[in-house]
Amino acid sequence: MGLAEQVGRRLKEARVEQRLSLSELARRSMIGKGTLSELECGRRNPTLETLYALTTALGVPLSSILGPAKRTVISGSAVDAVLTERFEHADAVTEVFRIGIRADAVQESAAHAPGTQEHIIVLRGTAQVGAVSSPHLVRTGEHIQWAADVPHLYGAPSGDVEAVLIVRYPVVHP
Amino acid sequence: MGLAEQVGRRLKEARVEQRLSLSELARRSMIGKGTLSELECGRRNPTLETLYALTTALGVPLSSILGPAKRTVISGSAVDAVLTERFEHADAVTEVFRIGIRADAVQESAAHAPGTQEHIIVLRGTAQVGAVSSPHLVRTGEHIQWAADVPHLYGAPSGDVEAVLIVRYPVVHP
DNA sequence: CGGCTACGTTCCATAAACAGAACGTTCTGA
DNA sequence: TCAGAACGTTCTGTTTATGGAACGTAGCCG
Repeated sequence: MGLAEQVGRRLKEARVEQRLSLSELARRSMIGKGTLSELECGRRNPTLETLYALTTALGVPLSSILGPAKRTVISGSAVDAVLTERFEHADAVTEVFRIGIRADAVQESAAHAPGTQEHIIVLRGTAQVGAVSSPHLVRTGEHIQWAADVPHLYGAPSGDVEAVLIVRYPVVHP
Repeated sequence: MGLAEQVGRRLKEARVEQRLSLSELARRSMIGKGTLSELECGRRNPTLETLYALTTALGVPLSSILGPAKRTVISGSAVDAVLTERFEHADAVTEVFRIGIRADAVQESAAHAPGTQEHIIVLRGTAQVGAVSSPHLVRTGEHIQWAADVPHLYGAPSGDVEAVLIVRYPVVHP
């Protein structure tokens, strides 16, 4: 599907979601309704100005109709991770991941930099995580924290798991 | 500054950052170099197709030249919170916030829906959080979890605090 | 110096995006 | 059953974004 078609579809979705008629949105955004009609069908290649007028009238960010933002995805044998946020401080970096662990799978991770700590908050299912030598079970809504500068693992012994994983590691200063 | 000017400036920044000449980028993206020249000066109102060709040739996401994405910001007397992620499951909603707590300030929060749990992982400073009746100190890199269906507070008794706050509340089914 | 190349800007004809009018359809109330 | 309104699509003339050519400038080597 072409880019114009995707944008048109998302525009229409956003409009319908707000129970606005095509004519009403055209009025509010000061866009010709013929223009809007063809836009929603993906038959036009809109200008930035037009898109801005429409998204402003809809009260949604411009980026929301341009498709999902590109994200860093890390896939392993058992774990899929999406980096959702990254913070840098004077002496440490914190990365927040949204992760999924496949049912009945276990994935080992090598030791990270000295001082690295990981946190997990389980959103769904029961995870088995922590140092290889002493993993723990973490149930829905629970949290666990462990030192990740030794080999550790992520497992889902009883059904798919979704969780938030937070990795925090010290910065080495030159 | 107009939208076209902002986009033009960001386009040029991205191009210069990659040590590309205007002519070279025009070749790679199959865009007329006159077009690109005027775009970078903010003297044109580009079409979606043109923007896409340019950002693809630059290897940057389309959204990166359209300005920072709008974010939900919640500001209180002591706490600023930015919603960075939101997950909906069958029976619970999870919201991930990036929060800052101002030094020597304390903010109380009313009780949330029954069953609501909050987690904090402190990235910098020392926070004082938890139920009003029994707040705890949480140092850099530490985590705490508490039931947020009673009045609770967020404080920074010794310097500014930055943290990740995760709020998890049950969904009521109709 | 003089040819050569690459750069960024300006000019131009064309294609297309635009606003608004005209149109056909559906619904509603008198 | 008909008048009126609102809807989404199609049509039309105008505006403008586009690619490419022409242009002026700055380096670079013989």
